[in-house]
Amino acid sequence: MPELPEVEVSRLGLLPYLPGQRIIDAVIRTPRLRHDIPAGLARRLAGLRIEAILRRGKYLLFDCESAHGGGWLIVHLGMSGSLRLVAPGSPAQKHDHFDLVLAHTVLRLRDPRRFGAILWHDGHDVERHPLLAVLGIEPLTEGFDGGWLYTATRRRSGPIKPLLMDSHLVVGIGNIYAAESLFRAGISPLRAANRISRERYEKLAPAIRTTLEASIAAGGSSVRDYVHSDGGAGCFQLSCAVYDRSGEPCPTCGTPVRSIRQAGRSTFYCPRCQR
DNA sequence: CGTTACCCCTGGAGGC
DNA sequence: TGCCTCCAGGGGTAAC
Repeated sequence: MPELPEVEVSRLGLLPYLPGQRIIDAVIRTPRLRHDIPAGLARRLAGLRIEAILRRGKYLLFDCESAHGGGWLIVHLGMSGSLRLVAPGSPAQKHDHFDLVLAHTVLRLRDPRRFGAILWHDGHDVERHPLLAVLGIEPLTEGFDGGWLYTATRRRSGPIKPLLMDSHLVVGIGNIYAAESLFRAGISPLRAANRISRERYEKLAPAIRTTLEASIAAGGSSVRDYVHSDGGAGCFQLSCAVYDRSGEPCPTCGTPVRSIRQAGRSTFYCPRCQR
């Protein structure tokens, strides 16, 4: 489920409720997710207060502070994770792995496939956490543009689509938005990254930005007292042009959308519009 | 160093 | 109804 827009929508949904709240406790029902939940995390969290919620790539970062020093609770939703705010004492259901118990509410992580993660980083400089330190550029920041992409791909001879999904280069672009962005830019997912002109990267960067921002805008309106954008309705409120539309007509030219596999993931594209 | 394969895990869909 | 296979929005790690 979550790519950058869904994580950002989760963050925006939590912002009105969590900052300022005191952490009472944490409940760990499943110690082993993508990474082991740090031992002693509940004791470390108790008494801290959530000051802010940030996002880096697909990681949610909860700034937890006290007079005696604090740290960061780091949450990744993996493929199937979601966060909800539930009433204190609300019974946990299947796949509810982690609770952050606050004074007036409980932040609950549900993740059937357990590819998500709950991490902790002591101190203020969360960017130095090993999993965050290696992340690439944020696609919604000013520095991300066609020139940046062009420069960053000069030694990359592999196809552009798996590269767009590489968080060490640029964060937040998952399988859906990689396909949709390339469609919007008219670039074939198979094209070698270092054989795409600067001019075409000048189209791709805004295509990525627009695709992500439109999705955030569409998801942000539907969330209120709980945070979850599951919905199941394919690509959320926005319909996808090519993703998961194998054989259907391209919305631009009518050519059947083609489906292939790249680096173990399915790719959808229009063989006529995308070169 | 760049690129790919594999693996972690559960659940839903579709074939038989 | 059951059983099988395949597929799924991520990403760390090992191997080439």
